[in-house]
Amino acid sequence: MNYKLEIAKHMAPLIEGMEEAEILEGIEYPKNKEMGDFAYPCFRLAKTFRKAPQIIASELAEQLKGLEFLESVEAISGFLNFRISAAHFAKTTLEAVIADGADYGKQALGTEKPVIIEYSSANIAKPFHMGHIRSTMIGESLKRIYDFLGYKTVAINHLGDYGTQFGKLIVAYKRWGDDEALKATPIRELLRIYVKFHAEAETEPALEDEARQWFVKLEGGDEEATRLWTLFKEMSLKAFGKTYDMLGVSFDSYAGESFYTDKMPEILTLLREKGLLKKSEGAEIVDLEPYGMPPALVTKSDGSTLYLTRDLAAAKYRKDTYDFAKNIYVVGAAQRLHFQQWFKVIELMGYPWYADLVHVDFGMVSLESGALSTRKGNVTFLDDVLEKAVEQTKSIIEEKNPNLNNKEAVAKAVGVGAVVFQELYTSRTKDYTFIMEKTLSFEGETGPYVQYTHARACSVLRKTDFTANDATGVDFALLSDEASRDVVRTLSKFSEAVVTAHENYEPHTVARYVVDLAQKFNRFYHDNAIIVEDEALKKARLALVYAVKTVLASGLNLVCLEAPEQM
RNA sequence: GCGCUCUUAGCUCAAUUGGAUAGAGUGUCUGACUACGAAUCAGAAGGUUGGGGGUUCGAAUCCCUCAGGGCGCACCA
Repeated sequence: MNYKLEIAKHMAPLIEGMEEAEILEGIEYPKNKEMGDFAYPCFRLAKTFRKAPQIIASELAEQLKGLEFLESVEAISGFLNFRISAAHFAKTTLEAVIADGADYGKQALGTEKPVIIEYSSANIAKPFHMGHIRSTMIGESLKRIYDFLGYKTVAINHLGDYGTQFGKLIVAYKRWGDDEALKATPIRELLRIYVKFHAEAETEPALEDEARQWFVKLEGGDEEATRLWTLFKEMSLKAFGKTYDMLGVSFDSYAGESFYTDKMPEILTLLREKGLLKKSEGAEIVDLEPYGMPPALVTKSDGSTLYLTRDLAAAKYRKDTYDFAKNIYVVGAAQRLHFQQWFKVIELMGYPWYADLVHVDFGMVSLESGALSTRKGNVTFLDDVLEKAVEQTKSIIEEKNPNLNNKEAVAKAVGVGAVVFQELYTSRTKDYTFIMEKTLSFEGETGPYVQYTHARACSVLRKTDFTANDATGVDFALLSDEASRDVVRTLSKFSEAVVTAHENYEPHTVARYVVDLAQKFNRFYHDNAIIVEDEALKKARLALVYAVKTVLASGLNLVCLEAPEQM
């Protein structure tokens, strides 16, 4: 039962000139649980009632008394505090979770049109480092969250498989490439020559020109250039695939920058027809000065296109192909201006769907040794971090649970989970510093903590052979102790946490939620013996454990973590 | 220089989007395994929410200002 809605329903007739929806909006969770389960601040009513909030609260409390689902309703310093009857709360919440199982909390908010989520957008020939995992995981989690809420999603990996950098790679490969190394460790070898290119170009600037020429050749369909580019791309995709599998990430489309090369002339024609293009210093721009932004550069003076041009073409193509309701770009905050610029260009082109383009930005990741830089070699590779985390998990398993079956799979789920969870646990807009020791610590607010809680709940259920079918004739009044109430209250908030996450494009709302639920449950677990003589009590508590296990698994899945039953 | 953004406990972060006594984890100290899993739990200590001003019933949250960090500002992506 949605208690907020129930409360709003009963309050609406008592407040003149206020719709149920508006009241609903105002209902919140008290900061302190001693204040009750729900609260309504009456300060905003003072004007219409022309009375002091404290008096309004007391009068409303008097009128709302006696609702069957309420244990009490009190007026405290201008707040209206509702306390739900423990048995009622437990019954409606647990029954819903147990009946719905993995579907608990799902909603049908989605529209007919799909939501496109572009994320990860790996650069060919460059290995993933810790700076790349954020887009990947935020995007994957958003995809799962949107799916959960009934949206149709299209996950796109907008590969960075085009541009001058490939000219650089070709030059570097022709000069310093080692075919043996390329076969053995393709990405590392490509990185080596890429780094070498930049080092050499410091003293030999002519290399840059050579690279640009090779890119022009590539755009012109030159055979050798195309052959090398294809080779680099294939090797890279193979390596990325392994990492994505590790992370549990998948895409519906890998249409990257190169995919849009032949779609560029169309967008340029459109821009010209609308009279938006201007020549400036040999390049073609869209003047954005009236909007307080630097000009958007659409073609270079040598006639070739840019990142921004490809983004315009891609957006147009996607609108024509998918007719999206929303197109979400999970890309770092460093590119904020870039997105503002080309969103504005789309608007100027007269497309109303400019309003459906969303840049979901996130803060920079740096290392203790400074900014991450592939070129400068100051990097921590994602694969190395994942490997270390899995190793660490293995040794913990050897120590604590050496008889565990399928250790390998569990170590992967937990180790990778620790890394992924850390990415999604803080709000995305803040910069952060990656610290290896912190990532490898599995205590406290971590993925493994939640997974452990889940595994422990599974363990109790296994020992008692409790399944959803056993949850009949439960006496929910037996769950009125404070710890049980806390668990029930938290369970009831699950759907809201997911909805908030999708509204704000913030997976961390869900990550925080699962930790919160795990904490409440661990408290309950500690305070109450579950497998007890008293059959009724045992059944009630097992129903609670079952519900927690179910929601933890769902929540973990939404933040891209597996939920092993043993670990 | 201009624009965007961030600053909360020693450290890493929350705070229901303007609500009640600002909460967690970690670290430090103390306690709980012959127990349904101690990757756990309980307790203590830790705060002028970067400084100052304003808006109002109420500000970590909105506005102004100053300081400090990060990012961006035409042929890279």
